Amino acid sequence: MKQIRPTESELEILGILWEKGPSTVREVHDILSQTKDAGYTTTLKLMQIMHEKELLQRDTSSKTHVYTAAISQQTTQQQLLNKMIDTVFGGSASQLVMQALGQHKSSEEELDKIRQYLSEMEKQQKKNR
Amino acid sequence: MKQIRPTESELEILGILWEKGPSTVREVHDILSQTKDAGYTTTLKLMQIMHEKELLQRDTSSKTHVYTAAISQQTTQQQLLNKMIDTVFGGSASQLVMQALGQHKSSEEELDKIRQYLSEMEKQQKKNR
DNA sequence: TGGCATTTACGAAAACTATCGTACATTTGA
DNA sequence: TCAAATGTACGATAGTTTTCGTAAATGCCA
Repeated sequence: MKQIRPTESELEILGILWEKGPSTVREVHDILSQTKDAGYTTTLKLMQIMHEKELLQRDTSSKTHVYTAAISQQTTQQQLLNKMIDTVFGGSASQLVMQALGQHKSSEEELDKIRQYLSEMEKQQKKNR
Repeated sequence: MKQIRPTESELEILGILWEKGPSTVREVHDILSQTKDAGYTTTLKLMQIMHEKELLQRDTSSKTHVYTAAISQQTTQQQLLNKMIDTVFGGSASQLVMQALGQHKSSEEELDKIRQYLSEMEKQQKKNR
């Protein structure tokens, strides 16, 4: 599989596009500048480069270009997770899971989802015996 | 809290030191070069810079210096996780957890640990009502 | 002891990332 | 219509990261 290596800034932009869907530079920049301090042309340039790298697609049919994430959130998540598990968690996924549950205090609802998910996995496993 | 931002290469080195404990440049480099293609002096330089940044400590009492990670694995894990949850998982820790459990196929033993962990959290929660 | 192997120190280049100024094009509305 | 506002293109620069060559120091052992 092709390994993608978005930078920190690129991930911020991807995150916005994943959440908001297709957006203009202006829209992305407005959100970005709430937490970050950079000029408009900086965001523009970043997104243009991301387009060259094929991290973003764009529609240039109207004057104001519209950008879309060209790599899926799921795939990106998985690749970053795998790398993180390997380098920072010594290869143990469960170690990562427990660390994640520990601090970032999840809501009761979230914990329920995880329990459901676990018992679902359990069922599958029995079936495959 | 002081935010640390190890680079990708730095994380690889930290990972080795966390696992192996105090090590020489040679030891780190030998492991690193199994998966990566870089010269010995590159690894040396990296570790020297990491020492300047206070990511590593070193013992220079013998000719061959011995390096140790100066930041804890736990703290680093937590900071990287939090950032990742925010930017890549839209703020949802459970989303990350499920994605992690999904692919990186955990052993039955690992899943058990997680279940135990969850029911432990449950108990705590009831207590606090 | 003297020379080889290993290691550190250091500088510099290469590669990549982030930032912005400026020029030019397009749209809009007074 | 035409000036202001908005957008894109593009080059330049500064900063950071990664890479490595070379020189000097140190240790080992034949």
